[in-house]
Amino acid sequence: MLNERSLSVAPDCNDCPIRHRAVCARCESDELERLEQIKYYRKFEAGQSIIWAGDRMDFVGSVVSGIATLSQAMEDGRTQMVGLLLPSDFVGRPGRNTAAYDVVATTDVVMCCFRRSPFEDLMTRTPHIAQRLLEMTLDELDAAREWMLVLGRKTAREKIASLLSIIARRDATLNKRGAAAGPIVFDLPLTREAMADYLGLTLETVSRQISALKRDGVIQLEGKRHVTVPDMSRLMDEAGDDADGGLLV
Amino acid sequence: MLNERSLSVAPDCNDCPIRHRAVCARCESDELERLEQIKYYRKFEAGQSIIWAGDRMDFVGSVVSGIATLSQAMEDGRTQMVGLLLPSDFVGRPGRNTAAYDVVATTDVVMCCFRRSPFEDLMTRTPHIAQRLLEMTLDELDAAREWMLVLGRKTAREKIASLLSIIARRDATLNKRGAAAGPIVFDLPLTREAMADYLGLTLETVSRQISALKRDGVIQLEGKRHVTVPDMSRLMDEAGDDADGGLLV
DNA sequence: GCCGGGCTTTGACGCAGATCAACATAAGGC
DNA sequence: GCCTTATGTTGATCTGCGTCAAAGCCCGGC
Repeated sequence: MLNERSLSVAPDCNDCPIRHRAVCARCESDELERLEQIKYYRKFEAGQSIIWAGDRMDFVGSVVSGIATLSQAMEDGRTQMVGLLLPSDFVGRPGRNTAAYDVVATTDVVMCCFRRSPFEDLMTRTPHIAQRLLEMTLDELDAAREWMLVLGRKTAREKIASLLSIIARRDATLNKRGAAAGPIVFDLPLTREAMADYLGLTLETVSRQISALKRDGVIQLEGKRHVTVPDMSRLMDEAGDDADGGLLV
Repeated sequence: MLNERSLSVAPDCNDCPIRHRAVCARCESDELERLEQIKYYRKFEAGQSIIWAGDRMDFVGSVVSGIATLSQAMEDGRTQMVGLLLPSDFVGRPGRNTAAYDVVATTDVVMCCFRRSPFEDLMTRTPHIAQRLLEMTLDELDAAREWMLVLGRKTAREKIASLLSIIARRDATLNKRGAAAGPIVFDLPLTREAMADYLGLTLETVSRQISALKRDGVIQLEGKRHVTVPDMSRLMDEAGDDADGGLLV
């Protein structure tokens, strides 16, 4: 049986994150085979809508590369982002056939998809898939609740610092860099408007607060998107989090 | 095999909501039996803390009666509620041994608990339990995301109307009343301060907005807590939701 | 080169909701 | 009865962020 530690020895597992990261890290090889038979890839361009809320949704899948956002809108246009999909994140809900949120590709995106009903069949037959999905969903729930604190109780400056912390952290884990001491460097994958939608702010406020953090030396900016964080603990301080405690995104 | 429709014919299933509402509506009877063997009840008084964030957490369970809240706090005291636990709601996370949030009994509460490790063992052996928990967790995730829109983008008045809608709706389903036309009546289970913590407001603003909704005839108040909603669709209008669309709490 | 359209920054001003403060009401305890 | 404490209401004032507006930057097309 495979487990997360032994993945590197399963050579043909590397082209599809679904298998080893998202869904079935612990599946028997014949289960992997069945997953393999129903999977397919889809590509989306930056800015393209992947799913509209309310649409019929006949697949589930996970992000292979690129970044997508998950958001909901009120009739008058107010928009709140409710999730940020990075590589290995899962989209779709077994047992529901319409999408609850808009999913938009922020950069070029490749997704690994499974038609929903065969996937559901497979899930009922292979307990590990349901357990892995449960684990992932609980992580997402924790992340959502962390965001509720950000949205409900933090100031604009703290919100921006929180977002930067999270992006820095996720970027570090994606690139396999540990919690290296010293400056942290990354590119913002979102426009000011997308950040505003994530944080419940306006794009003007986002811009002003980023300028303020730059002026105060908390971050350095090169161009509009390239960020250097000279002192990560300073940034987390600005975010209002206890130093080690955890943003779980 | 039992299913949700056949529960009423399983006479000894009625004293523990875990079995038929929360965890294992579709379990074989011997699985029910094993759940039965590891379950126990705990009672809490109104105002009492059930769990502190960071505590060791050696059980999972579900609310049998009463109302509890799930919240997180910053060091400076700012508090955000991230969940409202009504009867049949599940608490605890298989696979994690410390609590992530404070859980507080708002009214007197009875919980049905299972020690964590035997519950986890049972879960790996009985796929339906993991699948049922996945379903419940996905519902909670939807509710959390719905709440992110409320926190991030709604005005104080809309926030209050949203909360009242949700309480009215959950109260109706708990009491098996359908979507009866005509006035809806319920008691607020939360103090003004708890509502403020739920909505990311101050208690003064909560009080003022409730007074405003009363002045404008959207609700009627008897005492501080007893609410009558003469026209539910008017209330949902005030909440800024499309009439049928869904607050999923 | 010039032009046009995203994206971003910055300024001026106004308002929704926070803050500070006083008072009202109701429930226990004695 | 009175006093205390928890809870809720209302008013006056302050402020952080939204709104409106103008201009800068950068890239891609022609």
